[in-house]
Amino acid sequence: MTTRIETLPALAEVFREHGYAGASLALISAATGLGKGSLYHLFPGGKAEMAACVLAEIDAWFETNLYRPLREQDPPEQAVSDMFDAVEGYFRSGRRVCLVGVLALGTSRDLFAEAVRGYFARWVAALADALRRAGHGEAASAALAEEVVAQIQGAIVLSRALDEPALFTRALATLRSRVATAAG
Amino acid sequence: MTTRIETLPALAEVFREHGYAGASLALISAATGLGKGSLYHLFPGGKAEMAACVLAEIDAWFETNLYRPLREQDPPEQAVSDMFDAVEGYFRSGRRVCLVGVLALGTSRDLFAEAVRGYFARWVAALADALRRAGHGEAASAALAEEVVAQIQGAIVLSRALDEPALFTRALATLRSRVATAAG
DNA sequence: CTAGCTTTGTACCGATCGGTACAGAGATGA
DNA sequence: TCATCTCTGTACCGATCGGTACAAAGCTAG
Repeated sequence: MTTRIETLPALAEVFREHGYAGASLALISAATGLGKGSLYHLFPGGKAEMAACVLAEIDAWFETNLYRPLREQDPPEQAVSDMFDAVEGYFRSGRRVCLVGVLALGTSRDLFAEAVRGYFARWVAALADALRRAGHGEAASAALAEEVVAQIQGAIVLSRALDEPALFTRALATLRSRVATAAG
Repeated sequence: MTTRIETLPALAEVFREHGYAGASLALISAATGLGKGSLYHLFPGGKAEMAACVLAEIDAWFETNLYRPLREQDPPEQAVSDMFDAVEGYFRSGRRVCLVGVLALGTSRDLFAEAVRGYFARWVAALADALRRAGHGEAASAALAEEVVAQIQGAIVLSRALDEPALFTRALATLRSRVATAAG
C-alpha cells in the first residue's frame, strides 16, 4: 500500500528531468515502482493530476519554508539569509532544476498557469515584504525582490548550461551581499 | 523548392514553444508547411539535425549581433548598450523564450550539451571582455557578465510565469543602469 | 518531347503514447 | 472461514510518435 504523498518526490524528479510532456507513464512507473493500475488508482486524473499534486506540494513546501518566514520571521535580515540557505539546499547547489521554472517556459504553462503564476508571485511578494521590514522603500523592495528571484532562476539555467554548479553558489553569495549592503 | 535556411525560423519557433521532445513532426510539418517527404529531404538526420541547424543559426546570429560587437566595437559602453537593445528585440520584450535556455533545463541538454555550453560561455566571455575594456577589473568583469546573462535568463522565466512582459523590460533597464554605474 | 534528376505527398512501419478494463492478490471485519 | 473491499499487474485500446519507402509531380538539359 502506497500513499499519494510517498510518490510525490519521485514524481517531482521525473517532471523536473523530463518536463511535463516528456514525463511518460513508463518513466513515471519506473521512477515510482508502481504499475499503471496503482498510479491510476492514486491519481484518477492521470498525468495532469500527478503534476498538479506535485505543484501543490512544492507550493506548500515553499510556503512553509520560505514565504512564511520571509513574511513573519524576525529579524527580517535573518529571514532573507535563511531563504538563501533554503534555496541553496533545495536546488542542490544548482544541480536540481526548478520545476515551476521549467513549466513556465513550456507549452504546459497554460495547463498550470495559475499555479506557476502564484508560485513566483508569492515568492516575490514575500521577499519584498521582508525587504520592506528591513527598511527598504516600497518600490525598492519590490524591484529588488523581483531581481533576486529572477537571478536565482537564471543562475539555475546558466549553471546547468555550463555544467558548473559552483556558478549557482557564487550567484547566491553575490545576491546575499547585494541585499545586505543595499539594506538601509 | 524550399531551402533549409528558409525553414529555420519556423522550426525555431516550434522548438521554442514545445521544447525538443514536444516538437512533433506533425507540429513541425504544420509550422513549416512542408510534408514529411520534404522535411526528411532537407534534414536527412530528422529532428536532431533540425534542432542542430536551428542552434547553429542562433549561435551565428548572436555571434554577429552580440558577441563580436561586444568584443570589438568601440566604445565598449556603447557595445554593451547595443547588446541590451538587441536582447530586448530578440526576446520580444520577454514574450519570446530562449531556446538555448529551454534546452539547458531539459533532458535534451545532453544531446546538445556542447552547443548549449558554447552559447552561454561565449556570451559571458564576450560581455566580460567589453566590461574589461570599459575599465572593470578582470574578476569583476567576469562576475558581472555572469550576473547579467543569468539575470536576462531569469527575467525571461519570471516574465513568462507572471505573464508580465513589462517585467523583462524593467529588468533590462535595471541591468543597464547597474552596469553603467558600476563602470569605473 | 523525352530522359533524368530533384522535390514532394502519402501510405505505411514498429514503437510508444496516455488511458481503460478487469481479474486476481492482499488485507480486513464478522 | 468467508465475504468484502482496497490495491495492483497485465492485457489491451485507439492515437500518435519518429522514421522509411516509394511513386507521382515538377523541373531541367538535350
